[in-house]
Amino acid sequence: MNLNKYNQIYQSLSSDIVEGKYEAGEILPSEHKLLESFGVSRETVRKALNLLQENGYIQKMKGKGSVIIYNPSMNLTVSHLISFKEVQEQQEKIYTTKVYSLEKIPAEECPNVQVSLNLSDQTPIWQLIRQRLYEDKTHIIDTDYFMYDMMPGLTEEIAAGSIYEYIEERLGHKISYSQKEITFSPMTELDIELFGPVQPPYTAKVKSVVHLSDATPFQYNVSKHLASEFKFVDFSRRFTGE
Amino acid sequence: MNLNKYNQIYQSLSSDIVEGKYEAGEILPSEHKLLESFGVSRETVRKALNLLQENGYIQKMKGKGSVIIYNPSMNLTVSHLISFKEVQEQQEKIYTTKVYSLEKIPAEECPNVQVSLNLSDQTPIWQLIRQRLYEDKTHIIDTDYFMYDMMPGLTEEIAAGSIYEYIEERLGHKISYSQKEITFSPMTELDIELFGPVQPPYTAKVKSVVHLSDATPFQYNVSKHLASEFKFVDFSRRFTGE
DNA sequence: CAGTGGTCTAGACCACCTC
DNA sequence: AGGTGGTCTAGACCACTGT
Repeated sequence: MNLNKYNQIYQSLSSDIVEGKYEAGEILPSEHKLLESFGVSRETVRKALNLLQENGYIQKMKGKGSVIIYNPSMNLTVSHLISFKEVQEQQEKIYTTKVYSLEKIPAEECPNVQVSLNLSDQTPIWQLIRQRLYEDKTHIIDTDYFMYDMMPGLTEEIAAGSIYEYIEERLGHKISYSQKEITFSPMTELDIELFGPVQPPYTAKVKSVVHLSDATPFQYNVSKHLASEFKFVDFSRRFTGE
Repeated sequence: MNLNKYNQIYQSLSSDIVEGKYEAGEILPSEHKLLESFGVSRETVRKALNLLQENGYIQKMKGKGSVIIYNPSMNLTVSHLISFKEVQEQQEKIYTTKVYSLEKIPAEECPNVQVSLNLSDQTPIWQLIRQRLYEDKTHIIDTDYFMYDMMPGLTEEIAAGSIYEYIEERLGHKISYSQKEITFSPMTELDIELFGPVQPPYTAKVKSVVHLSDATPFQYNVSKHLASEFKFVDFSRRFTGE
């Protein structure tokens, strides 16, 4: 997959950087050298370099070149949309996923969800509650809502694995973008039941609405973390233009 | 400023969207129509459209067109690097800034800062602590560290206004990117002194290292918010490529 | 001055969607 | 078939950086 050239160049250069072939502070070969070695036009190299810059690998400087700014110590959760399973693989921490409940309910029971996913009262939706455990202790509680009609074949077994994998590979949908919201909120009774008695009785709550590439909102997710353990890392640029 | 064409087109289209000339769900004119009406080449229009997509205004769809996905209700703090003053202007909430302290100290007194800004022991740095007040109540405590040599003329008056404005307009530096980290932590004694006794005694701590466009780290900032009031909004895409 | 990245163009071919 | 966006090219001119 991803057969286009600039993506291949991006992959190639980003893995070189991650593997340490270039170190922070070094200058990447110039665009001219890169277009020669990859045998492509300049704009194609530039697309790859722009991706590297947007994702925090390099900083381009007019007249000088592209400096590597990637630092292995910076967590690579660059505020991108990745599934829990992917985060886990990056961090090499092994969590267990336990399905607490999977139910089919009418949309009207969750007004927030109904509004965000733009559904009528009686539209059936899945409500899925999962615990993420590390050494038998719950660290994250994930509550998801999906349109039932979009995935009538959902089972507890699938939910225990990667839902994203199921949606993208089995159902062939493309996940595209999301809006997240991070807040700090007091634990509910269910939170206390699943997390156990911890201090402070607060969670870091990450609410997100995930959209497919045709812009339909299809997932409403609430991910609650133990507040004391939560950390969100983000790489951002001042102006996307210029 | 920003004299290039694709930025002008981006500005033009994004303000049209924000002002409601196009509503969520509508389709933007096709690239062909846009290149005619703006009198530019296709790649130039496409650069503007890519900016709109990256910033969460539109979703492009092959074969169909560019759908407006911008929703005025979604907070426009799209995880970009903007100064406190800019956030304030967007939100139309009027905070007062009060300088609590401005001191020149050697870097070794703050090991975290020293490492992040890459300084030797004796390098002098500014330590600036500011309160952001709304109706006489402190809502945010900003602690900043800057290299002293980069801005020897810093005064409390300047610090009470916009430091970014000072750096960009007066000193002519370009602020480029930052790495943020959001955590929730118990209040320190200083926090309690400035925030007063609030429940829960926790803050949302946003730590960031800000870099100039030549990749030098120049600011270390810790922004503490009352946890119960904190909300971070983020727009993100799954793959930056494709 | 030569080398770097930034912008812009005109044209080509492709894949996708709708009619 | 005709319209849409996605990729790619070859070449041009500019602004910035170093020597």
